[in-house]
Amino acid sequence: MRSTPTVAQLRAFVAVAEFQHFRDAAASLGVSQPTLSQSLLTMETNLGVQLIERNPRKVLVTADGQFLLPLARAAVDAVDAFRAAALPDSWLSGPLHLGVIPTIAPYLLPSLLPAVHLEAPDLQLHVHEDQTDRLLAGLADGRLDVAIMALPVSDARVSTEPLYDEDFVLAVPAEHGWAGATGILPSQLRDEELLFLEEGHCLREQAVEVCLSSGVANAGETNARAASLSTIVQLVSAGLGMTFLPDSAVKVETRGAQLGVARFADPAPGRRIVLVHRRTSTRSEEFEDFAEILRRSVAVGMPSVRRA
Amino acid sequence: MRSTPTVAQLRAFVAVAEFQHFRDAAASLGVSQPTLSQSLLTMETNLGVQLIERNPRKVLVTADGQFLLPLARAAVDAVDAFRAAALPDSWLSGPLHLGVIPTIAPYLLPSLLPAVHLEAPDLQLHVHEDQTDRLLAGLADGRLDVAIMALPVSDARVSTEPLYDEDFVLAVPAEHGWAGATGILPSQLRDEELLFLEEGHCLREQAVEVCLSSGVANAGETNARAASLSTIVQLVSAGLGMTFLPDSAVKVETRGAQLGVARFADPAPGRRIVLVHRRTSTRSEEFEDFAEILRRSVAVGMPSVRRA
DNA sequence: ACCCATGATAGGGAAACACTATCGAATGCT
DNA sequence: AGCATTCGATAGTGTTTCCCTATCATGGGT
Repeated sequence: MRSTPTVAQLRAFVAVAEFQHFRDAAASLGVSQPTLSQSLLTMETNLGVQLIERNPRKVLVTADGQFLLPLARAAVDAVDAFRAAALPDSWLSGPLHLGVIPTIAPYLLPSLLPAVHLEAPDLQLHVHEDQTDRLLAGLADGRLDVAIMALPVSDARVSTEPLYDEDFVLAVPAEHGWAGATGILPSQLRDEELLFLEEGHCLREQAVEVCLSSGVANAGETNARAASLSTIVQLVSAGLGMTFLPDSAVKVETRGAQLGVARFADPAPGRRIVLVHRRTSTRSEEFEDFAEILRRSVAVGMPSVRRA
Repeated sequence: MRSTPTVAQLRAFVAVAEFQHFRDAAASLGVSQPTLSQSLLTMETNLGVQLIERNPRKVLVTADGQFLLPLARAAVDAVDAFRAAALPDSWLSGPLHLGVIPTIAPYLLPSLLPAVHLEAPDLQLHVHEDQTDRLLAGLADGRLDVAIMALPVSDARVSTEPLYDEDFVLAVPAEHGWAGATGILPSQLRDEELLFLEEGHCLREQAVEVCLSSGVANAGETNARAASLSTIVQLVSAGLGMTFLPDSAVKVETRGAQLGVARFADPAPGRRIVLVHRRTSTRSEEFEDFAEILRRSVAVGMPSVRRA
């Protein structure tokens, strides 16, 4: 009892005060909401001071909390400064060539780039957008250091670090009966016109797989050959059919488009996104830190996905 | 791996750098030496930097360590500042009346007072030196807040918080054959002239008890009526007999005296020193903090005792 | 009146912690 | 030389803490 606060507890306080929201704050720290609640509560109990006032609809910092917040921030910053100074100078610095598959890049990068700039300012990030097999080739011959792609990755030369999981949803024409629907079963796709990305996109393979394993025949035999999700979404809103979208793309792609969204019944089909690097890389530990930065930026920037 | 350092690890680094000695540093933090070693080693491993150079006979701070030490100190201080500011203002502040029995006070206070001044600067300590029963009376009627004494304490109105354990040793004339001896058995006291403190000192009761339970008859029936250990030590060095000393008194009392010391065989007789306060006190938690300050100051100031 | 969002709570499995006991190396004493 | 001592590292173990998933309670919005 009355023990000194831990760094995690101080971070919890600072984050909650910043976000005024437990769930977001927890995501930004890479922990679950109950863990954050308990960290904060433990510290408040130990110190005998209430720092945060929890109204069921609103979170706000008490007067004591306002007074203590700069001190907590200073403590956290001091610890971080120590860590930053102690890590070798080459840690997360210099050029890093990052590959990203096309069905992730446009939606992930807007939250990813600022986070990397903030947490690893010495990292010069070079982003290469390409399909899975070409990214793996790039890793193999050294043009890339790391890559973000979807499982499955069948290449024994690389190892993977989980980042997040996301569901697939269906993008349908706005006037389609399924717009806004939930609980759709894959087998119901049998009678629908389906559009797919062109060959080579892993998302296409996965969507086709979902269809085939649900008894939907002829999947993927359409003539549409869209090269990007943006293009295919245009086709959908023109009423030519429906398509699979990863959840993380919904927000951007439905913006200003005549588009409806239908959700699958649990367990919804989906995909796991991972960070990949050469198994033999000497920087594996560094890449674990990088993955953690990604996970945290994803947790706040794309709240519809599940942190791995 | 590569996790951020904990406060305990930072404290470990600072303490080792300060003391240049693992054991002392561990004592100052109130942990065991292996615990300290591991804390430091874990942090060094996580950060990938060696902070401390361990030569088997000497401990010194590496160049990296020298550079990082101020940062670590700043981090620890920031956390402590937060804690100090967060605890209620009345915490460990204001007047505190502390009773201490006479066979402890002269040896404990020199290390105790600076430590309290350092760790609880707002505490105005009033020390009352007196015998056990009068201290208990003082606690009961409110003249005292806490007291330091030896077990057993047979008073249901108070509760006790362990501080440390210490052995008894025998102070003998310098020319006595037992000077410097170890492995003495209490039963060997049968043929020796024993001196005791006057009635009312708990140390007297305990010494007599040791003798009686070892079959040494007539113990305590001598005519000497010494009122303090300093006095009795004078009698011993004059060759009038031998006496029991608590281990913590040996260093001071043998200074400049014609005195030899003999140690008992394991398990040596001894006593447990505790902090006592009214069971009904509203400040019990505060006193636990106070006890912890005492334990730490004892661990560095009186290394011959065993922290409880 | 229903539903959704939010934070608190319960319970369990895993990881970290801190202790005791012991070791190996190096020094200093006789 | 030889022996005892001192110091930090290591082994092994039991406990605590941590953090997750699942669920609950409560209040506002529709």
